[in-house]
Amino acid sequence: MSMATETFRLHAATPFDFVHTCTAHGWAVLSPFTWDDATQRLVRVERLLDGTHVVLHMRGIPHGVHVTVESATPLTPSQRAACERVVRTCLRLDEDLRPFYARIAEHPEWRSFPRGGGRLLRSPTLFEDIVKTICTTNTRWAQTKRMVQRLVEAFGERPTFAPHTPTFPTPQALAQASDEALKACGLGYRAAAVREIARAVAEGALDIEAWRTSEAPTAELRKRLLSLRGIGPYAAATLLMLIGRYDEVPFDSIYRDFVVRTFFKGEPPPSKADLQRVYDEWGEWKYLAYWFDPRWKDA
DNA sequence: CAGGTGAGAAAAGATAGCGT
DNA sequence: ACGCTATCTTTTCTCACCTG
Repeated sequence: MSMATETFRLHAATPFDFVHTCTAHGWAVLSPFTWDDATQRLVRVERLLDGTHVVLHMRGIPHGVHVTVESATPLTPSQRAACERVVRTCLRLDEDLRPFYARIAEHPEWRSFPRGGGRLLRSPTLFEDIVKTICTTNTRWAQTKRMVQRLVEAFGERPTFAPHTPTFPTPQALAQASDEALKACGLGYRAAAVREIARAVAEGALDIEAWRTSEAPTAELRKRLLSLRGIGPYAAATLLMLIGRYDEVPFDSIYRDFVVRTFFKGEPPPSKADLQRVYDEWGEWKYLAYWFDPRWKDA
């Protein structure tokens, strides 16, 4: 079998920390991403819109990322541009967090926060992020990893030159999947939610990818997310973060425990509203202020 | 005693249903 | 329309209980 390789570098216009971006949350170990901690490299198999399969190997360089692309045949200019777009999207190279950095500069306890940190890795498409987020609900992380792994194994496409590493399934593939096949991936009741969304996207009835660049207010996007079956308040907040809106906080058991420990230690049980309020002063940066709160280390 | 089997419990949010 | 509560759902883990 033949294989072509080429490399390119991409740079962020504002401060950027590759390793921090990859390890800021669990996404880097959800298939088809893999993260090698020893070499600090991120790998991903990707299906480009024209159906081409590529393997992207990413490593950090000053202010950016070095990418090695493997493909069956040499890339055309448009395929190469597509690879660049995927990397820019996943690593949020175009996101400007300088206003957030200005905010944390006012707080001495944030002093050790790395310059260029604060980005959270995401998938090339919002569709993939939605499916993965649904797989995080009502379960624990180990099971989430298994669900996603099995979905990719069962419904992904395998590059001829790398048959052991499938791509993330397309909406079309998941829309056609049978209930039994989806449940065999360990999705349980989530199977119906995933297929419903996959079907709507595949049919063109639901243009979720536009939500990432939408100018709509966060409340409106939240409403749209909540209208999807399988997505409740927690999942909506997580997806807003993945879209790039940080003005909501993911109220789950982890959040509750952390906030009670950190802000209400030894006090009578606070109400949900009290707990939800504690990051209000951070405005549109609430999610990042919570997620990267320096007090996690003390807990 | 090694190796199944099976009932609960635990964990984690989504969601329907009620009151204000 | 908003804020709680109670209920629903699935998978895995735990531990007692059989069985050959």
